Amino acid sequence: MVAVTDPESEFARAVWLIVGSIPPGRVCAYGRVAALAGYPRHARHVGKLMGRLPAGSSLPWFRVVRADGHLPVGARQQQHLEREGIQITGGRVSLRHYGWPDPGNL
DNA sequence: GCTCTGACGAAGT
DNA sequence: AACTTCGCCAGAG
Repeated sequence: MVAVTDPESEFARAVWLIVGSIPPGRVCAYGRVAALAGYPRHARHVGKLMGRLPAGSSLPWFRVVRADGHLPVGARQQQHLEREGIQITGGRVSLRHYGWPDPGNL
């Protein structure tokens, strides 16, 4: 039995696949990624996996944000997002950038 | 086993 | 609109 937080787990594979397919200019919540991966209510484990990513990873981890749009104070994540045209005001991502993979369910 | 913790989330105040 | 509480699931001690 491989733990879901293990990089070799199906959960981890699914999460990476999903995160890697988030297009520039869009963001996705942890909980949403978990649900898409087939594991609802596992938002925190997505976070745990992001934390384990190697420094040189090509995965756009910075496009995964909290559901309420709030970012950690002083996060370099903010610079990456703004560079892609994602608007950040008052330390949180504008909700209009959500809606991946279905822009219609905002 | 039990408690604490966490790149979280939703509901209540 | 800011803050608190509670629910969530696994891993660590």
